[in-house]
Amino acid sequence: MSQQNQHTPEPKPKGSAQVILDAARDEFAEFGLAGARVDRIAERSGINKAMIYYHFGSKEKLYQAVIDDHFGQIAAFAATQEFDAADPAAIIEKIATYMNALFAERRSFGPILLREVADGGDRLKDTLTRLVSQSGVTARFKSLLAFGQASGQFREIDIEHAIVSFLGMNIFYQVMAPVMNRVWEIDDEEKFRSERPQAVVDLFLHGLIK
Amino acid sequence: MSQQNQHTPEPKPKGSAQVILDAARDEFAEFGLAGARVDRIAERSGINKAMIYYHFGSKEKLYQAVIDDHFGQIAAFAATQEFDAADPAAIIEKIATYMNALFAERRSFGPILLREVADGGDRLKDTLTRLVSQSGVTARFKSLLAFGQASGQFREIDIEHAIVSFLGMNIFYQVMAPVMNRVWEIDDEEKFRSERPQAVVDLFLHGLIK
DNA sequence: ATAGTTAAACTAAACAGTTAGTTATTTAAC
DNA sequence: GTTAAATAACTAACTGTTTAGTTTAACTAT
Repeated sequence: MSQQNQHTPEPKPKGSAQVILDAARDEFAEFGLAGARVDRIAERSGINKAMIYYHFGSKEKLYQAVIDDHFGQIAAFAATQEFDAADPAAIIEKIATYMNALFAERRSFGPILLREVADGGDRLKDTLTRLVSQSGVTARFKSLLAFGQASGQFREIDIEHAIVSFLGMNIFYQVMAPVMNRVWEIDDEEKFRSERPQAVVDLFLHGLIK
Repeated sequence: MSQQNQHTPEPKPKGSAQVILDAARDEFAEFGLAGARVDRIAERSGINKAMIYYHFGSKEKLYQAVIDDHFGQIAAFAATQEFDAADPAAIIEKIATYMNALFAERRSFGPILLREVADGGDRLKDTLTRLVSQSGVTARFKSLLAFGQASGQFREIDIEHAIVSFLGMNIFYQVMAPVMNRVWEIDDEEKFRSERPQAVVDLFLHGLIK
Protein backbone atom coordinates (compact mmCIF):
# COMPACT_ATOMS: atom_id res chain seq x y z
CA MET A 1 0.00 0.00 0.00
CA SER A 2 1.44 3.32 -1.03
CA GLN A 3 -0.36 5.96 1.00
CA GLN A 4 -3.40 4.76 2.86
CA ASN A 5 -5.76 2.91 0.59
CA GLN A 6 -9.21 1.68 1.50
CA HIS A 7 -10.51 2.16 4.99
CA THR A 8 -8.08 4.64 6.56
CA PRO A 9 -10.04 7.78 7.37
CA GLU A 10 -7.12 10.26 7.79
CA PRO A 11 -5.36 11.12 4.54
CA LYS A 12 -2.33 12.92 6.02
CA PRO A 13 0.67 12.51 3.78
CA LYS A 14 2.77 15.10 5.65
CA GLY A 15 2.29 17.03 8.86
CA SER A 16 1.93 20.74 8.28
CA ALA A 17 5.08 21.45 10.30
CA GLN A 18 7.02 19.46 7.71
CA VAL A 19 5.28 21.25 4.85
CA ILE A 20 6.29 24.58 6.38
CA LEU A 21 9.84 23.32 6.86
CA ASP A 22 10.12 22.32 3.21
CA ALA A 23 8.80 25.66 1.98
CA ALA A 24 11.06 27.49 4.43
CA ARG A 25 14.09 25.56 3.21
CA ASP A 26 13.50 26.77 -0.33
CA GLU A 27 12.78 30.33 0.77
CA PHE A 28 15.90 30.57 2.95
CA ALA A 29 18.05 29.00 0.22
CA GLU A 30 16.76 31.57 -2.26
CA PHE A 31 16.80 34.70 -0.12
CA GLY A 32 18.73 34.01 3.10
CA LEU A 33 17.54 34.69 6.62
CA ALA A 34 17.29 38.45 6.24
CA GLY A 35 15.82 38.30 2.75
CA ALA A 36 13.27 35.57 3.46
CA ARG A 37 9.67 36.69 3.98
CA VAL A 38 7.44 34.86 6.42
CA ASP A 39 4.40 35.81 4.34
CA ARG A 40 6.06 34.21 1.33
CA ILE A 41 6.80 31.02 3.25
CA ALA A 42 3.13 30.92 4.20
CA GLU A 43 2.17 31.40 0.55
CA ARG A 44 4.64 28.77 -0.70
CA SER A 45 3.48 26.20 1.82
CA GLY A 46 -0.20 27.06 1.49
CA ILE A 47 -0.35 27.27 5.26
CA ASN A 48 -1.48 30.31 7.23
CA LYS A 49 1.25 32.54 8.60
CA ALA A 50 0.01 32.23 12.16
CA MET A 51 0.67 28.49 11.92
CA ILE A 52 4.32 29.17 11.28
CA TYR A 53 4.47 31.05 14.58
CA TYR A 54 2.32 28.40 16.20
CA HIS A 55 4.76 25.65 15.23
CA PHE A 56 8.10 27.43 15.24
CA GLY A 57 7.77 30.57 17.37
CA SER A 58 9.81 32.94 15.19
CA LYS A 59 11.45 33.37 11.82
CA GLU A 60 14.86 32.84 13.42
CA LYS A 61 13.80 29.61 15.12
CA LEU A 62 12.30 28.36 11.87
CA TYR A 63 15.61 29.05 10.17
CA GLN A 64 17.49 27.12 12.84
CA ALA A 65 14.99 24.26 12.43
CA VAL A 66 15.75 24.14 8.70
CA ILE A 67 19.48 23.88 9.39
CA ASP A 68 19.02 21.24 12.08
CA ASP A 69 16.78 19.28 9.74
CA HIS A 70 19.45 19.34 7.04
CA PHE A 71 22.24 18.17 9.30
CA GLY A 72 19.97 15.66 10.99
CA GLN A 73 19.39 13.95 7.66
CA ILE A 74 23.08 13.98 6.84
CA ALA A 75 23.94 12.54 10.25
CA ALA A 76 21.27 9.85 9.83
CA PHE A 77 22.81 8.83 6.51
CA ALA A 78 26.38 8.98 7.83
CA ALA A 79 25.41 6.69 10.70
CA THR A 80 24.47 3.94 8.26
CA GLN A 81 27.84 4.02 6.47
CA GLU A 82 30.80 1.81 7.19
CA PHE A 83 34.34 2.99 6.50
CA ASP A 84 36.35 0.03 7.73
CA ALA A 85 37.87 -0.90 4.40
CA ALA A 86 41.54 -1.81 4.21
CA ASP A 87 41.88 0.03 0.91
CA PRO A 88 42.51 3.78 1.43
CA ALA A 89 41.69 4.60 -2.19
CA ALA A 90 38.27 2.98 -1.86
CA ILE A 91 37.40 5.00 1.24
CA ILE A 92 38.52 8.26 -0.32
CA GLU A 93 36.44 7.52 -3.38
CA LYS A 94 33.43 6.68 -1.23
CA ILE A 95 33.66 9.98 0.64
CA ALA A 96 34.04 11.98 -2.56
CA THR A 97 31.06 10.25 -4.13
CA TYR A 98 28.91 10.83 -1.07
CA MET A 99 29.75 14.53 -0.83
CA ASN A 100 28.99 14.94 -4.48
CA ALA A 101 25.60 13.22 -4.12
CA LEU A 102 24.80 15.31 -1.05
CA PHE A 103 25.04 18.61 -2.89
CA ALA A 104 23.58 17.26 -6.11
CA GLU A 105 20.44 15.86 -4.45
CA ARG A 106 19.85 18.62 -1.93
CA ARG A 107 20.34 21.74 -4.01
CA SER A 108 19.11 24.07 -1.29
CA PHE A 109 21.91 22.91 0.99
CA GLY A 110 24.65 24.73 -0.93
CA PRO A 111 23.15 28.23 -0.80
CA ILE A 112 22.12 27.87 2.85
CA LEU A 113 25.64 26.74 3.72
CA LEU A 114 27.23 29.64 1.82
CA ARG A 115 25.02 32.25 3.46
CA GLU A 116 25.49 30.73 6.86
CA VAL A 117 29.28 30.81 6.53
CA ALA A 118 29.08 34.43 5.34
CA ASP A 119 27.09 35.20 8.49
CA GLY A 120 29.97 33.85 10.56
CA GLY A 121 28.67 30.30 10.73
CA ASP A 122 27.58 30.48 14.36
CA ARG A 123 24.39 28.50 13.73
CA LEU A 124 26.48 25.84 12.02
CA LYS A 125 29.46 25.41 14.28
CA ASP A 126 27.86 23.42 17.07
CA THR A 127 25.79 21.11 14.89
CA LEU A 128 28.58 20.59 12.39
CA THR A 129 31.22 20.02 15.06
CA ARG A 130 28.99 17.41 16.68
CA LEU A 131 28.29 15.75 13.34
CA VAL A 132 31.96 15.65 12.40
CA SER A 133 33.13 14.35 15.77
CA GLN A 134 30.32 11.81 16.12
CA SER A 135 30.79 10.38 12.66
CA GLY A 136 34.53 10.43 13.27
CA VAL A 137 35.39 11.26 9.66
CA THR A 138 38.32 13.47 10.55
CA ALA A 139 39.91 10.92 12.85
CA ARG A 140 39.37 8.14 10.33
CA PHE A 141 40.69 10.23 7.48
CA LYS A 142 43.74 11.14 9.52
CA SER A 143 44.52 7.57 10.52
CA LEU A 144 43.99 6.51 6.94
CA LEU A 145 46.56 9.00 5.64
CA ALA A 146 48.90 8.24 8.54
CA PHE A 147 48.65 4.53 7.74
CA GLY A 148 49.43 5.21 4.10
CA GLN A 149 52.47 7.24 5.12
CA ALA A 150 53.69 4.66 7.61
CA SER A 151 53.39 1.85 5.08
CA GLY A 152 55.38 3.86 2.57
CA GLN A 153 52.58 4.21 -0.01
CA PHE A 154 52.05 7.91 0.60
CA ARG A 155 54.47 10.80 0.74
CA GLU A 156 55.07 12.77 3.91
CA ILE A 157 52.52 15.56 3.78
CA ASP A 158 50.68 17.75 6.25
CA ILE A 159 47.49 15.86 7.03
CA GLU A 160 45.40 18.90 8.02
CA HIS A 161 46.19 20.64 4.75
CA ALA A 162 45.48 17.48 2.80
CA ILE A 163 42.02 17.21 4.38
CA VAL A 164 41.23 20.85 3.67
CA SER A 165 42.42 20.46 0.08
CA PHE A 166 40.33 17.34 -0.39
CA LEU A 167 37.22 19.03 0.98
CA GLY A 168 37.87 22.10 -1.13
CA MET A 169 38.21 20.14 -4.34
CA ASN A 170 34.98 18.33 -3.58
CA ILE A 171 32.76 21.08 -2.26
CA PHE A 172 33.94 24.12 -4.20
CA TYR A 173 32.40 23.26 -7.52
CA GLN A 174 29.24 21.86 -5.98
CA VAL A 175 28.40 25.17 -4.32
CA MET A 176 29.90 27.53 -6.89
CA ALA A 177 28.42 25.79 -9.94
CA PRO A 178 26.11 28.61 -11.13
CA VAL A 179 28.99 31.08 -11.36
CA MET A 180 31.68 28.62 -12.42
CA ASN A 181 29.63 27.28 -15.34
CA ARG A 182 29.22 30.73 -16.76
CA VAL A 183 32.75 31.96 -16.27
CA TRP A 184 34.49 28.79 -17.39
CA GLU A 185 31.93 28.01 -20.08
CA ILE A 186 30.86 24.65 -18.73
CA ASP A 187 27.80 23.79 -20.80
CA ASP A 188 26.71 20.43 -19.45
CA GLU A 189 26.59 21.04 -15.72
CA GLU A 190 25.16 17.64 -14.80
CA LYS A 191 27.82 15.80 -16.76
CA PHE A 192 30.62 17.86 -15.24
CA ARG A 193 29.17 17.47 -11.77
CA SER A 194 28.93 13.70 -12.09
CA GLU A 195 32.54 13.48 -13.30
CA ARG A 196 33.84 15.42 -10.35
CA PRO A 197 34.32 12.68 -7.72
CA GLN A 198 36.47 10.62 -10.07
CA ALA A 199 38.53 13.64 -11.13
CA VAL A 200 39.03 14.67 -7.51
CA VAL A 201 40.02 11.21 -6.31
CA ASP A 202 42.40 10.81 -9.24
CA LEU A 203 44.21 14.08 -8.61
CA PHE A 204 44.23 13.67 -4.84
CA LEU A 205 45.59 10.12 -4.80
CA HIS A 206 48.28 10.92 -7.36
CA GLY A 207 49.18 13.89 -5.19
CA LEU A 208 49.64 11.65 -2.19
CA ILE A 209 51.50 8.75 -3.76
CA LYS A 210 55.27 8.64 -3.60
CA MET B 1 36.09 73.56 13.45
CA SER B 2 37.55 70.50 14.98
CA GLN B 3 38.92 68.73 11.93
CA GLN B 4 40.92 71.24 9.92
CA ASN B 5 44.03 72.44 11.74
CA GLN B 6 46.13 75.37 10.62
CA HIS B 7 45.99 76.67 7.12
CA THR B 8 44.74 73.75 5.05
CA PRO B 9 41.26 74.64 3.93
CA GLU B 10 40.39 71.21 2.44
CA PRO B 11 41.10 68.34 4.78
CA LYS B 12 39.92 65.72 2.29
CA PRO B 13 42.03 62.57 2.48
CA LYS B 14 39.32 60.60 0.69
CA GLY B 15 36.32 61.66 -1.34
CA SER B 16 33.12 61.01 0.52
CA ALA B 17 31.91 58.64 -2.18
CA GLN B 18 34.89 56.45 -1.37
CA VAL B 19 34.25 56.72 2.37
CA ILE B 20 30.66 55.59 1.79
CA LEU B 21 31.90 52.76 -0.42
CA ASP B 22 34.28 51.51 2.26
CA ALA B 23 31.60 51.58 4.94
CA ALA B 24 29.12 49.91 2.59
CA ARG B 25 31.61 47.16 1.80
CA ASP B 26 31.86 46.26 5.48
CA GLU B 27 28.12 46.47 5.99
CA PHE B 28 27.31 44.28 2.99
CA ALA B 29 29.99 41.77 3.96
CA GLU B 30 28.54 41.53 7.46
CA PHE B 31 24.82 41.47 6.65
CA GLY B 32 24.36 40.91 2.92
CA LEU B 33 22.26 43.04 0.58
CA ALA B 34 18.95 42.25 2.26
CA GLY B 35 20.33 42.50 5.79
CA ALA B 36 22.29 45.70 5.26
CA ARG B 37 20.76 48.95 6.57
CA VAL B 38 21.31 52.23 4.78
CA ASP B 39 21.03 54.14 8.06
CA ARG B 40 23.80 51.98 9.46
CA ILE B 41 26.04 52.65 6.44
CA ALA B 42 25.48 56.37 7.04
CA GLU B 43 26.40 55.93 10.69
CA ARG B 44 29.50 53.81 9.90
CA SER B 45 30.79 56.27 7.35
CA GLY B 46 29.89 59.35 9.36
CA ILE B 47 28.21 60.71 6.27
CA ASN B 48 24.57 61.69 6.04
CA LYS B 49 22.14 59.24 4.53
CA ALA B 50 20.99 61.76 1.96
CA MET B 51 24.52 61.80 0.57
CA ILE B 52 24.37 58.07 -0.09
CA TYR B 53 21.35 58.63 -2.31
CA TYR B 54 22.97 61.72 -3.80
CA HIS B 55 26.03 59.72 -4.84
CA PHE B 56 24.65 56.24 -5.49
CA GLY B 57 20.93 56.55 -6.12
CA SER B 58 19.80 53.39 -4.33
CA LYS B 59 20.88 50.66 -1.96
CA GLU B 60 21.03 48.19 -4.84
CA LYS B 61 23.24 50.48 -6.95
CA LEU B 62 25.52 51.05 -3.99
CA TYR B 63 25.84 47.29 -3.59
CA GLN B 64 26.71 46.89 -7.25
CA ALA B 65 29.26 49.69 -6.88
CA VAL B 66 30.90 47.80 -4.01
CA ILE B 67 31.21 44.68 -6.15
CA ASP B 68 32.51 46.60 -9.15
CA ASP B 69 35.02 48.35 -6.92
CA HIS B 70 36.28 45.00 -5.63
CA PHE B 71 36.72 43.48 -9.05
CA GLY B 72 38.11 46.70 -10.42
CA GLN B 73 40.93 46.58 -7.91
CA ILE B 74 41.59 42.92 -8.63
CA ALA B 75 41.64 43.60 -12.37
CA ALA B 76 44.00 46.53 -11.84
CA PHE B 77 46.38 44.31 -9.92
CA ALA B 78 46.08 41.44 -12.39
CA ALA B 79 46.95 43.82 -15.23
CA THR B 80 50.35 44.53 -13.65
CA GLN B 81 51.28 40.85 -13.40
CA GLU B 82 53.31 38.88 -15.89
CA PHE B 83 52.82 35.16 -16.32
CA ASP B 84 55.24 34.45 -19.14
CA ALA B 85 57.60 32.24 -17.18
CA ALA B 86 58.90 29.08 -18.76
CA ASP B 87 58.53 27.18 -15.49
CA PRO B 88 54.98 25.85 -14.98
CA ALA B 89 55.55 25.22 -11.28
CA ALA B 90 56.56 28.84 -10.73
CA ILE B 91 53.42 30.15 -12.40
CA ILE B 92 51.16 27.84 -10.43
CA GLU B 93 52.82 28.93 -7.22
CA LYS B 94 52.46 32.57 -8.18
CA ILE B 95 48.73 32.18 -8.80
CA ALA B 96 48.19 30.31 -5.53
CA THR B 97 50.09 32.94 -3.57
CA TYR B 98 48.16 35.75 -5.18
CA MET B 99 44.76 34.19 -4.50
CA ASN B 100 45.75 33.60 -0.92
CA ALA B 101 46.84 37.20 -0.46
CA LEU B 102 43.65 38.44 -2.10
CA PHE B 103 41.39 36.83 0.47
CA ALA B 104 43.75 37.45 3.38
CA GLU B 105 44.07 41.17 2.72
CA ARG B 106 40.51 41.88 1.69
CA ARG B 107 38.52 40.01 4.31
CA SER B 108 35.21 41.45 3.22
CA PHE B 109 35.65 39.92 -0.22
CA GLY B 110 34.98 36.35 0.94
CA PRO B 111 31.59 36.95 2.58
CA ILE B 112 30.39 39.15 -0.27
CA LEU B 113 31.43 36.49 -2.77
CA LEU B 114 29.67 33.74 -0.82
CA ARG B 115 26.43 35.67 -0.50
CA GLU B 116 26.54 36.71 -4.11
CA VAL B 117 26.97 33.13 -5.29
CA ALA B 118 24.11 32.04 -3.02
CA ASP B 119 21.97 34.72 -4.67
CA GLY B 120 22.65 33.09 -8.03
CA GLY B 121 25.70 35.18 -8.84
CA ASP B 122 24.00 37.35 -11.44
CA ARG B 123 25.73 40.51 -10.28
CA LEU B 124 29.05 38.67 -10.51
CA LYS B 125 28.85 36.79 -13.76
CA ASP B 126 29.43 39.66 -16.17
CA THR B 127 32.17 41.39 -14.24
CA LEU B 128 33.91 38.15 -13.37
CA THR B 129 33.64 36.75 -16.89
CA ARG B 130 35.16 39.94 -18.26
CA LEU B 131 37.92 39.89 -15.66
CA VAL B 132 38.76 36.24 -16.32
CA SER B 133 38.74 36.57 -20.10
CA GLN B 134 40.63 39.89 -20.13
CA SER B 135 43.34 38.67 -17.79
CA GLY B 136 43.42 35.45 -19.79
CA VAL B 137 44.17 33.29 -16.75
CA THR B 138 42.10 30.37 -17.95
CA ALA B 139 43.68 30.28 -21.40
CA ARG B 140 47.16 30.62 -19.92
CA PHE B 141 46.50 27.97 -17.30
CA LYS B 142 45.17 25.62 -19.97
CA SER B 143 48.13 26.11 -22.30
CA LEU B 144 50.45 25.67 -19.36
CA LEU B 145 48.94 22.29 -18.47
CA ALA B 146 48.74 21.30 -22.11
CA PHE B 147 52.42 22.16 -22.54
CA GLY B 148 53.30 20.07 -19.50
CA GLN B 149 51.36 17.15 -20.93
CA ALA B 150 52.89 17.48 -24.39
CA SER B 151 56.42 17.60 -23.01
CA GLY B 152 55.75 14.47 -20.99
CA GLN B 153 56.19 16.09 -17.57
CA PHE B 154 52.49 15.89 -16.67
CA ARG B 155 50.04 13.01 -16.80
CA GLU B 156 47.05 13.04 -19.12
CA ILE B 157 44.30 14.63 -17.08
CA ASP B 158 41.14 16.59 -17.77
CA ILE B 159 42.25 20.21 -17.80
CA GLU B 160 38.86 21.71 -16.85
CA HIS B 161 38.62 19.50 -13.79
CA ALA B 162 42.21 20.26 -12.85
CA ILE B 163 41.50 24.00 -12.94
CA VAL B 164 38.37 23.63 -10.82
CA SER B 165 40.26 21.46 -8.33
CA PHE B 166 43.08 23.96 -8.12
CA LEU B 167 40.69 26.83 -7.52
CA GLY B 168 38.77 24.82 -4.96
CA MET B 169 41.86 23.93 -2.98
CA ASN B 170 42.90 27.57 -2.96
CA ILE B 171 39.65 29.37 -2.31
CA PHE B 172 37.75 26.94 -0.11
CA TYR B 173 39.70 27.47 3.07
CA GLN B 174 40.05 31.20 2.51
CA VAL B 175 36.30 31.70 2.51
CA MET B 176 35.29 28.93 4.92
CA ALA B 177 37.95 29.72 7.54
CA PRO B 178 35.61 30.75 10.40
CA VAL B 179 33.73 27.46 10.28
CA MET B 180 36.68 25.23 9.33
CA ASN B 181 38.84 26.48 12.18
CA ARG B 182 36.21 25.58 14.71
CA VAL B 183 35.25 22.21 13.30
CA TRP B 184 38.77 21.01 12.56
CA GLU B 185 40.26 22.67 15.63
CA ILE B 186 42.71 24.88 13.78
CA ASP B 187 43.99 27.22 16.48
CA ASP B 188 46.42 29.47 14.65
CA GLU B 189 44.37 30.65 11.68
CA GLU B 190 46.98 33.07 10.35
CA LYS B 191 49.69 30.44 10.36
CA PHE B 192 47.49 27.90 8.63
CA ARG B 193 46.34 30.44 6.09
CA SER B 194 49.89 31.45 5.24
CA GLU B 195 50.92 27.82 4.78
CA ARG B 196 48.10 27.12 2.35
CA PRO B 197 49.63 28.20 -0.98
CA GLN B 198 52.65 25.96 -0.49
CA ALA B 199 50.50 23.00 0.60
CA VAL B 200 48.19 23.49 -2.38
CA VAL B 201 50.97 23.80 -4.93
CA ASP B 202 52.73 20.77 -3.48
CA LEU B 203 49.66 18.53 -3.66
CA PHE B 204 48.57 19.85 -7.04
CA LEU B 205 51.93 19.46 -8.76
CA HIS B 206 52.48 15.99 -7.37
CA GLY B 207 49.00 15.14 -8.62
CA LEU B 208 49.92 16.27 -12.11
CA ILE B 209 53.37 14.77 -12.43
CA LYS B 210 53.78 11.39 -14.08
C1' DA C 1 25.84 80.55 -8.82
C1' DT C 2 26.98 75.79 -8.11
C1' DA C 3 28.37 71.57 -6.18
C1' DG C 4 28.83 69.28 -1.94
C1' DT C 5 27.24 68.75 2.53
C1' DT C 6 24.44 68.33 7.06
C1' DA C 7 20.54 67.41 10.21
C1' DA C 8 16.05 66.25 10.89
C1' DA C 9 11.55 65.29 9.82
C1' DC C 10 8.74 62.82 6.85
C1' DT C 11 6.18 59.17 3.85
C1' DA C 12 4.59 54.96 2.04
C1' DA C 13 5.35 50.39 1.96
C1' DA C 14 6.89 46.21 3.83
C1' DC C 15 7.34 43.35 7.45
C1' DA C 16 7.49 40.32 11.83
C1' DG C 17 4.68 39.13 15.00
C1' DT C 18 -0.26 39.12 17.43
C1' DT C 19 -5.05 38.67 18.25
C1' DA C 20 -9.50 37.00 18.62
C1' DG C 21 -12.02 33.79 17.10
C1' DT C 22 -13.20 29.18 14.37
C1' DT C 23 -13.03 24.30 13.32
C1' DA C 24 -11.31 19.69 13.93
C1' DT C 25 -9.58 15.94 16.82
C1' DT C 26 -8.48 13.74 21.00
C1' DT C 27 -9.50 12.66 25.86
C1' DA C 28 -12.44 11.81 29.88
C1' DA C 29 -16.82 11.21 32.05
C1' DC C 30 -21.03 9.45 32.24
C1' DG D 1 -21.27 4.75 22.98
C1' DT D 2 -22.68 9.25 23.39
C1' DT D 3 -21.50 13.74 25.08
C1' DA D 4 -18.87 17.39 26.94
C1' DA D 5 -14.65 19.41 27.91
C1' DA D 6 -9.99 20.20 26.49
C1' DT D 7 -6.61 20.65 23.35
C1' DA D 8 -4.59 21.08 18.78
C1' DA D 9 -4.80 23.02 14.21
C1' DC D 10 -6.17 26.66 11.77
C1' DT D 11 -7.77 31.53 9.71
C1' DA D 12 -8.44 36.55 8.45
C1' DA D 13 -7.48 40.73 9.87
C1' DC D 14 -4.81 43.66 12.50
C1' DT D 15 -0.77 46.20 14.99
C1' DG D 16 3.45 48.36 15.76
C1' DT D 17 7.82 48.83 14.00
C1' DT D 18 11.35 49.08 10.65
C1' DT D 19 12.98 50.50 6.42
C1' DA D 20 14.19 52.56 1.79
C1' DG D 21 13.86 56.54 -0.04
C1' DT D 22 12.42 61.89 -0.03
C1' DT D 23 12.14 66.51 1.21
C1' DT D 24 13.26 70.77 3.24
C1' DA D 25 15.95 74.23 4.97
C1' DA D 26 20.06 75.43 6.12
C1' DC D 27 25.44 75.97 5.51
C1' DT D 28 30.25 76.03 3.18
C1' DA D 29 33.61 76.49 -0.10
C1' DT D 30 34.72 77.46 -4.75
